[in-house]
Amino acid sequence: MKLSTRGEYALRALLVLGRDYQEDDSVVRIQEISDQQNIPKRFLEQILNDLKSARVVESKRGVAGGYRLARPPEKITLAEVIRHVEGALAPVSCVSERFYEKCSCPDEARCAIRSVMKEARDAVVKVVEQVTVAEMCARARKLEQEPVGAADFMI
Amino acid sequence: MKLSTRGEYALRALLVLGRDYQEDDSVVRIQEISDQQNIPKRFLEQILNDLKSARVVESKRGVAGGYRLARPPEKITLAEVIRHVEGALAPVSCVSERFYEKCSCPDEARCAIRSVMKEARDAVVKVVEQVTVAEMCARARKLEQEPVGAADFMI
DNA sequence: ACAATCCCGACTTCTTCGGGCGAGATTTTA
DNA sequence: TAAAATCTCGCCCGAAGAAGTCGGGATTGT
Repeated sequence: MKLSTRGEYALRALLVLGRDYQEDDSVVRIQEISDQQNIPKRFLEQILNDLKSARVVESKRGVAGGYRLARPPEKITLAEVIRHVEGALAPVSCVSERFYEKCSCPDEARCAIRSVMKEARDAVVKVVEQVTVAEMCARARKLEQEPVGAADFMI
Repeated sequence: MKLSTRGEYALRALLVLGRDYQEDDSVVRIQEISDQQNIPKRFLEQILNDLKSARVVESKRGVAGGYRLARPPEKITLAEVIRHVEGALAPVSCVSERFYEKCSCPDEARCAIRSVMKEARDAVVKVVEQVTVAEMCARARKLEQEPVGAADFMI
């Protein structure tokens, strides 16, 4: 039930890009992201490239190059991102909408485990499909303003 | 965000044991479970042993030996089982209650990703903590009674 | 031209997953 | 008491994936 490091890094990178997002085509250097979020640069490169193929970010090459969101942050959901870098959100693939695979149980339509897992899937999908990069950035801003201890109460 | 084969097998085995559960100490042979659920016997052995150490099942040795639930099926939640065989339910360990690990982000209390992941965690925990083995068996019985196609509407 | 930056694929290293195997302990039954 | 069925325990294994690393190439601004 876990997010890989890769997935976490992807979200962290998008948090940075979301914060710096502007309508003009200003970009953020990969080094900058790597520094801010403490992510191995070479690894981050791969991840951003991957996000590029999903049209979540876009890049500019050359000396003043870097990355930026390919769309406004309100238009990028965490579900989309996680699905692309991690695959299915469902705990078992036989309840996944876009990564469906038949499982080995004798009768899928009457599998009780499947019915529970479907609920679990829906629960998590509901969360990550609702939250956009913009929302995540808003939370970050809010959390930064608060005094240190206070944050724990609202999580 | 996925359950391993191991975890799925564990649930499937408990489904069988739950269905056959009686107050007296009747047991189910491992071979029986393996056949019903189509799980490699040797592998299932490991898994049941593991569940035994969690006091979810208990065993009887010898010629009329086998496994049974260590408690009534209403007293075993899926959360407990999954936590034992898979580890944390949380998508990142920094939001896990019982498998907490510090993550690499600079300020955990103010991490926006963390706050989202916490919501996701709570959502899935709510599901699997509510559902017991008994409930799962009840669903199985219900699904078995229904006509084939109908099941999909209620999932 | 040159330096900074992204681009891309191959490679490595480590761990985990999904099992298999053999030998031993325990219990029932003939 | 011997045999047979069953669980017990630990070691081993191959394949796959995770988390990076690396080298070199392509672009672009100055």
